[in-house]
Amino acid sequence: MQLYADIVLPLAQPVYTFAVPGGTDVAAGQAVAVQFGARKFYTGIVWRVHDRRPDFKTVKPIQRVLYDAPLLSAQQMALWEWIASYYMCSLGEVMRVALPALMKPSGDTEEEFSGDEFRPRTECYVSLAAELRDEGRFHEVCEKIERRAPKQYEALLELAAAGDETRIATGEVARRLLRADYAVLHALERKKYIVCTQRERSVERGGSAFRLPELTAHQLTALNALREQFAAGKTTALLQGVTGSGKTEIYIHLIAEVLSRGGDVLLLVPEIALTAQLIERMERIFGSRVTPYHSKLTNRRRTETYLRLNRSDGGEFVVGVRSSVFLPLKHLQLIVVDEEHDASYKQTEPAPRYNARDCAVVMARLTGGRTLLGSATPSLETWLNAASGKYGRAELTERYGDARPPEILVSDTLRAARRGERKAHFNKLLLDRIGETLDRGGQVMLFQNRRGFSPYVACSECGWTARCPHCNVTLTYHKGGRKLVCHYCGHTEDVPAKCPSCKVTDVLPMGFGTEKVEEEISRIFPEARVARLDRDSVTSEKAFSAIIADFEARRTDILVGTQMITKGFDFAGVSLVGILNADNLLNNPDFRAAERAFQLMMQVAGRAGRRDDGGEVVIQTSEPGHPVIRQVAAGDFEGMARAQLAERKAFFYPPYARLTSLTLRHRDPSVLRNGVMDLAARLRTRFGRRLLGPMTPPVDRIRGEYLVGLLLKIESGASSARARELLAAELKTFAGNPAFKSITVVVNVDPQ
DNA sequence: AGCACGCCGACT
DNA sequence: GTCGGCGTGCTC
Repeated sequence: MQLYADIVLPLAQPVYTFAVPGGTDVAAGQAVAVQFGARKFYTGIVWRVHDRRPDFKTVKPIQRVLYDAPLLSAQQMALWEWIASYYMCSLGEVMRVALPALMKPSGDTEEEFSGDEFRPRTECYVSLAAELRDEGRFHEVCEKIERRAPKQYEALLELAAAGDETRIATGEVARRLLRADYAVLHALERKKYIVCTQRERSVERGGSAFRLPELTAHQLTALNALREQFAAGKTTALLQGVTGSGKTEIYIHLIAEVLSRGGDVLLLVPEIALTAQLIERMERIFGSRVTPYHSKLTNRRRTETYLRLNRSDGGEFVVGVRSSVFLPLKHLQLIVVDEEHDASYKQTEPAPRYNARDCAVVMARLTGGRTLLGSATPSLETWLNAASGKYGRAELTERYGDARPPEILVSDTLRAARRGERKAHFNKLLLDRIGETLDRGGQVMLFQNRRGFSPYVACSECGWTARCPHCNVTLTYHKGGRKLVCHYCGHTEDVPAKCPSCKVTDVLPMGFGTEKVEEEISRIFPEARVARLDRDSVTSEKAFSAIIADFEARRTDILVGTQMITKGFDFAGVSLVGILNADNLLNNPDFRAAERAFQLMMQVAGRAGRRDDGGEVVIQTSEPGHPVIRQVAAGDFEGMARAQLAERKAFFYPPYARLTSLTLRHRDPSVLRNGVMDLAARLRTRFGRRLLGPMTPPVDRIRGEYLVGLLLKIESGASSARARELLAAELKTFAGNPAFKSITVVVNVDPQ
């Protein structure tokens, strides 16, 4: 009987049906090579094999099967399907993020495809010829070549010794373990004294004994609570612990338990900056058992990791960023999501716009495993789930050891300015504290949120500001090179010598970012060694490590930085942290602004005095009475959570509603307007007041295209599956309308 | 995502 | 008169 296979291709397209050639065995989850279109070869994933003949004329055959085993398990396929349906994207788009690039060869010809295919690295192994295993014969040969070919003689002795020592059954030794070079070994091979074989480079992980940290009484209580709740059937639990309370030690114990019974563990971390430190920490405990997975790995390494895990029989421990939820862990029993509130778990561009934290919860349910969500400042979604009993929970309220929580001082910027106690962007209180800290030999971190407060240039005479010609934003001023850069499209231009509008005066840099802070603080404290950590100063992984290493080794006194400095670094010497402008955190026009501001400030504050007893935090703000400022000063997470939840409930925002944002894009503003009015009207007949908009986004033009938004709010009790169904149907109708066909619609489910 | 097909501006 | 711009539609 002729069989057909529905195949997922790495495109924003539905599955396509290919014919299975007779004699070819294909199963769901397998990777295959197919020809798609007139001249294009792609890697596809077999989704379903069936015998229903499709009703189009040409059904192309599968070219061949790739890899010896399926790349996806049934659970992984179920996860892909969940993501495609929940985030409203194609399986092909999931495929693009889920599989490392090298695993998906493509090309214009079959040769090009083959050339693109992953080939495992091989290594040369050498062993003594069978004949020389006989001791007598071995000595005979040695004597024969000792004089005439001393190098070969040495190599032969070394090989015999190494083979013996490593006790490899065949006496095989990797070439890199010998000092002999290729020429010598070739000669020996020609004389048939040794045998050389090419073998796949082994990337087997180690499996040494774990060295588990001792737990405090508080940690033990939390660990036992989690164990009990997991055992009682809770699939997901929240571990809420203030900075420095030792959540990691609890992770370690849970991870060790799973590994020692042969299960797999996935530890998700927000992004690369944090990964390095945590991987090191885990390697100190679990040795070479740890498998890292992040974007800084080479493509080859990622592919090797995927394929190795795919063959593994359990006991794997992966530490990785969001895309690690797609790794083939066949015995997945535990997923730990560290800093679960972190926005970087959500991918916003391109599709699939998935949240790895939520995917982790789904994946653990699919494999019968457990998910542990850890954070000092959980997202309100998670916190409510734990408070309502849907998730299990455990808490750590005390800092590890004798470390006291930092003392938080709120400094009123307006009052300081009125009294003349403000120099540059610093209030006297902060400057005094910096001076004292430096005198004591302590280190200082200064946090300046660059986002939403970028430096720009303006004319002091007429108020003209430099704007991007393609995007509706002001250009950002970069002092290095005196350039103006658009952060949306990358457009770059020189700072004009005279104001282009009134042609009278110079344009002046306005606003301030980390660069400016660095400059000012160096001027005020000329003795201090100042460094800066932000996207501009971190040009490479190396530059990043160097800045961190210098600060860690106290070769720097003051570190100025953006969000980057807040991410989990553990610097012993930091006793003072300054938040230069809390206002721009509080005043974001976003329903999550207060939650975000609290999380960020707590995280920054947590950098102070992690090991020293008691650090200090100075928050500069013009609204010292703002509820969030008070909650931060009091370290009152629950107060913030309750206040914010009350507001969210009143205005129907998450976690009391699920949001889906729609962004429409077109170069012609009138076409766009007509389109969005049409779509909004249609959606309103379905969703009524649950649809908000059309609304103009903060940046309403990018790369020459105009943007407009719609927002769908579905209350938590309602069926979100039904809502997605209705939405998908309306979007299909809309896309089929010839008047609006050229409008791009971006759907973002659970936007951050 | 590619790529081919198809209808309007500046060139040999 | 063509070469080529990118708008539109299709790929099993």
